[in-house]
Amino acid sequence: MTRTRLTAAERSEQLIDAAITAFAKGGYAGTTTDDVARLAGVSQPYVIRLFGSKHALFITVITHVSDRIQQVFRDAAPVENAQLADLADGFDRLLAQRYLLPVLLHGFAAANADEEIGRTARTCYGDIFTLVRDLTGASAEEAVDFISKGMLLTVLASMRVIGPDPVEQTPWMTEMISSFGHPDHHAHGKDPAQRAER
Amino acid sequence: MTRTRLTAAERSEQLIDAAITAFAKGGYAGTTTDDVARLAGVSQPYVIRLFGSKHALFITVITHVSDRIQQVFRDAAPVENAQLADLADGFDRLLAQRYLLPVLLHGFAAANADEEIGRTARTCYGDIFTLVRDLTGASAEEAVDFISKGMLLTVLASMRVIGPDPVEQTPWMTEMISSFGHPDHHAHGKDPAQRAER
DNA sequence: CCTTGTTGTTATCGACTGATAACTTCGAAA
DNA sequence: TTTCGAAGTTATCAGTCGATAACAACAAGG
Repeated sequence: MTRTRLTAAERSEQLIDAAITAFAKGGYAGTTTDDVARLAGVSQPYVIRLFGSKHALFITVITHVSDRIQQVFRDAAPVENAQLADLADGFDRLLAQRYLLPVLLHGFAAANADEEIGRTARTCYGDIFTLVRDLTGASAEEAVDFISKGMLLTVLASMRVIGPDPVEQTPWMTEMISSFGHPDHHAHGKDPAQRAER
Repeated sequence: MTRTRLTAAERSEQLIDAAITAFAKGGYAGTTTDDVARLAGVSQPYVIRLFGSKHALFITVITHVSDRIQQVFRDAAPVENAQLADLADGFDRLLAQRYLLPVLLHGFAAANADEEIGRTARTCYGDIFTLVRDLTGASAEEAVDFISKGMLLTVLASMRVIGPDPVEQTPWMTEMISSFGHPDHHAHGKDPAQRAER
């Protein structure tokens, strides 16, 4: 019997992973608790029992995703007073995880509809911004520029312009992608080097 | 009698405005056709009859919003070969319209769930990016930087960090907001040579 | 006045969904 | 082996939603 019982903590963890996948696709309103349950191989009422409600599950997922993103940035800044360029490598790792950034985007978008989701989303966003500043000692302007680029990447990932299994590229996509990774030094002309992904 | 009959075209236009408001809050899945109908003061089945389906209405709304955004940018660029700084004023006008940018964000987020919505969202995004380049003659890097900032503003607007009726400001919000509006001219700043390069 | 096309409504349905309740099964300790 | 708390399921419901169908009301031309 491969089917073993897990503790509530283990099952919750597994359900959160399933929920990240599900919510990344459908968002809060567009995902059913049964979607999550099926992904994890349990029954739908059990999801409700472990998290109380779909709403509480979503809040948990958003917070969890934010924590994982912050951890990626910490790992990407090995030394004190790291540079923003070091953190930029973290984005590659975030994009490699197909569902992390899209689920966060859904959290931002859903902030409109629900006050508690809104508070959670704002807190997560502030935490990430603050972490970037603390890790690098970058100025507010530089950090905002960094976060802006991250936001663009997040949207592009949600639209599958970049990331695993992307759509067929159109001219503006290749142009936009190729001009990434040149944050400041566009002094030395155009350099169509293969900087598409790591 | 304030209640007058409208032509199908007029009613559709009015319904699109209502749908922008409704979809901006709930997104595609989180908004009912009855929400839209009530906002416009008509019955729910009539919405379906005019647009065919909720899905078709959403596609129409996204496209319409993209057109309006492009028009704002065109109006903000009075002369040929305008500068990006000119277009930046357009963002203020976009933010003043409480629902335009959030509804577009919902379109991007929903691109994951539906193939046709995805295609529409990508097309709209490419059109806006291309328009910015055409209006200003900016390099790809500059345009990407501009669009990135716009994406950040869109998310901040969705979370009501900026825009009409914002939430109570926390330190990271004020810091982030105050460091906007310095897109290029940080040459006369404190440490122009201390910039990290990739 | 009456006919006719368009605008708009009411009635209704089938499918879906989150949540509750009650029941069952496992596994480890006693 | 028996016990018992935790893990997990089936059954079910009350509310919701998009869509269809049938009907009604209005306005304008003949």
